[in-house]
Amino acid sequence: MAKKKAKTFGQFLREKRVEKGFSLRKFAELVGISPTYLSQVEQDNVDPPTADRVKRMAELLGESVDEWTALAGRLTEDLPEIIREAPTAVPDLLRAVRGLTTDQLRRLREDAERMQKEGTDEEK
Amino acid sequence: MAKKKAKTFGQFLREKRVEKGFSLRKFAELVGISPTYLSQVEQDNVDPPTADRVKRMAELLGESVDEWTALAGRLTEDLPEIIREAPTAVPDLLRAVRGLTTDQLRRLREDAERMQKEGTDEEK
DNA sequence: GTGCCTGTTCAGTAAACAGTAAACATTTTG
DNA sequence: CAAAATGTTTACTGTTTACTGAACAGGCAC
Repeated sequence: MAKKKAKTFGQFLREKRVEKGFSLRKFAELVGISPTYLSQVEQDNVDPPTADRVKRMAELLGESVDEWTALAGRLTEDLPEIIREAPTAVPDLLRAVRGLTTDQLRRLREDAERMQKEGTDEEK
Repeated sequence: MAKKKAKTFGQFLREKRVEKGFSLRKFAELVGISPTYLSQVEQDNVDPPTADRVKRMAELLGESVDEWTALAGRLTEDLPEIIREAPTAVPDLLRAVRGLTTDQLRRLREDAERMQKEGTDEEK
């Protein structure tokens, strides 16, 4: 099994932007940042942008928002809310799933979806 | 069923600190912050402290670190890592569990723990 | 060869964050 | 009543974050 290359956010961004045929200035304009800044980001000379800009970038390039956000060292914005809505049970769950495979995580998600369908609880 | 009072971080902190008999100055010293700042925090005149200070406070007062951290509008520090380790599967799971009851979340956690025991995957 | 693209570099900045020091008024203790 | 301890207010401060503007070098088009 080939090891995944641990590319940086900047490297990934440049690769995909060029692939899609955007010039640096053009793409910067679409995202709503200065070309200067985009250049620095792609060279990893500065930290990746905020979560919302990363999201716009991923969307413009047809990439996974969650993956790019993680690569940027940030969190997609709905996740903190979800955690805070159940401030002990969700963290406990997260710690319990640490290290599980993608398949195992998918099975848990399916269980969760099933629970949703069964009603929030038994409704009498 | 009585509705839980939506106390602020500051109100909670003051309540528990006084309950344990710490003076403001004494407690500030234990936490490693200035009395000035602690006073402001307890009056909600400023944002709650960083996650690590919130953690110290909760520990000193025998309260739940996760709950207090959430109340402070922050995230316990290990959670972002856990999410980024599986940057699509874990966010997907989180969105799927949103709105589940504490009991349902507990059942999922137990499933997860069982999966851990069964080995990370079948190991041939 | 001068215009016009390309990306890059340097220097700087506005706003937010996470606090602190000093002085103060009030209550408690000896 | 004097001393000590309580919490509060005002006015800052240093640091980090997330960027921007101006100027510049190199390639390509005509």
